[in-house]
Amino acid sequence: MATMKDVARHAGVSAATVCRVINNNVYVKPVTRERVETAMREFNYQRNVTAHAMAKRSGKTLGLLTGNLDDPFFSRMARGIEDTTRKARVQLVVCSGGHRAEQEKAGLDLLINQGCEAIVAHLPRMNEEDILRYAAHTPALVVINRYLPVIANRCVWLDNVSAAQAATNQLIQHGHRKIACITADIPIDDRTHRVEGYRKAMDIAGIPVADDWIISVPFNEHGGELAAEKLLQAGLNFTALVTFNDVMAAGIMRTFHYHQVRVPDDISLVGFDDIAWAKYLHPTLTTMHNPIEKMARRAATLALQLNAGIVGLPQHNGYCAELIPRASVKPL
Amino acid sequence: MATMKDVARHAGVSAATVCRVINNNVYVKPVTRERVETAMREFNYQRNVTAHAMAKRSGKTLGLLTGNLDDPFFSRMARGIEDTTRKARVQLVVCSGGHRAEQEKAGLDLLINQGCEAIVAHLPRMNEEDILRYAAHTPALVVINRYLPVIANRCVWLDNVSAAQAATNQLIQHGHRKIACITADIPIDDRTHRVEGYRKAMDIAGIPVADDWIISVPFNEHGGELAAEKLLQAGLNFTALVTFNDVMAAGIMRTFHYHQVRVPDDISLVGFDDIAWAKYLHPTLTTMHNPIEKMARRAATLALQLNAGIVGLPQHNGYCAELIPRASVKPL
DNA sequence: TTGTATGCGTTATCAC
DNA sequence: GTGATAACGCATACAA
Repeated sequence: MATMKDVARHAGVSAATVCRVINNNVYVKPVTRERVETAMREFNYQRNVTAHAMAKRSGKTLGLLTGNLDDPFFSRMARGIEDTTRKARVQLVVCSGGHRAEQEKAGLDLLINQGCEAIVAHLPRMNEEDILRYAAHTPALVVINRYLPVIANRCVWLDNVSAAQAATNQLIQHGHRKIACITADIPIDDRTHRVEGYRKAMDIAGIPVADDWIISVPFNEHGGELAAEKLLQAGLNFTALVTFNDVMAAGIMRTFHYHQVRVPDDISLVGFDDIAWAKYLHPTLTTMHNPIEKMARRAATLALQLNAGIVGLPQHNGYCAELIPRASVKPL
Repeated sequence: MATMKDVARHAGVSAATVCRVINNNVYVKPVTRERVETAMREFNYQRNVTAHAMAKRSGKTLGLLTGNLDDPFFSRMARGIEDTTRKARVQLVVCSGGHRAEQEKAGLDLLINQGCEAIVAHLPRMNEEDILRYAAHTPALVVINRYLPVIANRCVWLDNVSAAQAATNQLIQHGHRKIACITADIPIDDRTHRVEGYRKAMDIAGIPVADDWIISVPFNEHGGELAAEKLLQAGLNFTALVTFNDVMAAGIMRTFHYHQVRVPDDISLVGFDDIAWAKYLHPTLTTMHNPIEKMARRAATLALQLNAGIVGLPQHNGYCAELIPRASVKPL
């Protein structure tokens, strides 16, 4: 790889001049500029990113701490981020937190240590105190999918309460009253808020919620299957379910189908996220559209701006989910 | 961030000694080592990765050029890579090629220019000549999902011919003869080889294949829907279909379902890839399991080894797909 | 308008 | 065993 020195020597100028040509803002005589540019082309000069980062004490990279790349929800998130970074021509460094506090910490440490200044992090498990410490230390850290009042302007989040409330209302409006809430089994804000939304909707409709109406399972396909088994064993005293996400709903549907429980004839179902294949399930899944790709783009842009020192007005980065009615809900 | 100098001053030694302590191979008196280590802890010293890469003229990063992060197949691939890099504690840099030659080039250039030496690239569209040029210039470039004889030891690929043949045979063995092949509409090796496997199986079974038995569409959900529409318009003269991938099969099933064509009663279907949700479709999809996650891990490991100068014996990195029988195929 | 000198944080090569 | 010192490739204040 040719360096600035090579180019400089060949063009009969100093390295400083080559530098000026590259960052074409400073005064440099058109003739010399031409000479340097020719030399650069001849050598196929590419500026060494490492050295550049070294001298500027800052590199052009965005770190993404995701949950798990092999999950339709996080895939869409990653795509949104990658889209933004590719267009901005900044390097995207990825690592995953695996929904475990320790791994989230290790991942964040890795990103920071590797020189990522702009970071978009999905941190469902890390405690608030730790996040704030990281945030204080890393000014261009943006938290996605979680709301922390102290650093609200660096969060991009979904209004989970309203979303879960809307999902539940959809069932209530179709005449359902015995509605169970199938949710996650780990203590994350998403869970808390969505259960809250569910309770709120039920409360307003005057439907009392017994403790065993809330069922906690892992938020993946298998968790859904587990929940369905539990419900079946308990006699299936419900006519409808709101679920934590679509993947879980798919698991539920699979087990129900296996046991000849028909959706939506025997039981209605509302999912969450609107992942790509929600409409390929049978029946197609009524769900809450989660605008995660848009949120991801916003988060990435925000992180990049923060890192560039662009402060701007404190924006509101809260997003709303939207109900997508499909075929998994039926009037009672 | 504290530097080596800070630590050195505080410990009353030179930076060189601190360096020796960090790369704890050289002789250094236990007492001084202790002093340095204490100072490091006090300052919470972290070695600057950029400077390290600069001095060593090589960084610990692996670049991944993927197709499209928001696709179940590539998600699984990304997961395999990320898993390997996280365990090896190397940075993972991602960018996507979007199945366009130009974007693949731009992505690869970006990765190389950003200092990635070890690279795993999915390059379905780039012409062979260009790939070989890149390969010559980047000794730790590994090509995934494509076989190039000249650099076979740096390729990790699937035996697409046998896989498509097995898929087709599954249908033939169930008595089908009028079998269409729904494939991709872009000139990539996967397409060529899978069509070849289809033809081979048909040939051996003595079934002539008319040109219009091979239908080319985009290899996504929409392409599947398009193919189904085409088939329906032509009168659906087939009893079975082999498809290019599961996502496409899902699209086909959706359109068929909409038009009251029953799978597998009216028509049988075999997918390809065995993506996570193949078993959540209705009916569950019979498909070829593509061990892409394992292949991704192999590719990442290989790239890292090549970069570390580990040559090893030339290994055979060809993988085979395996038939997963589910409910979308029925005897004629 | 251009060149010189210095620094960024490490590592490596010498001396001592 | 340990400490100067010179790279690595680029950016930049200061001279000229």
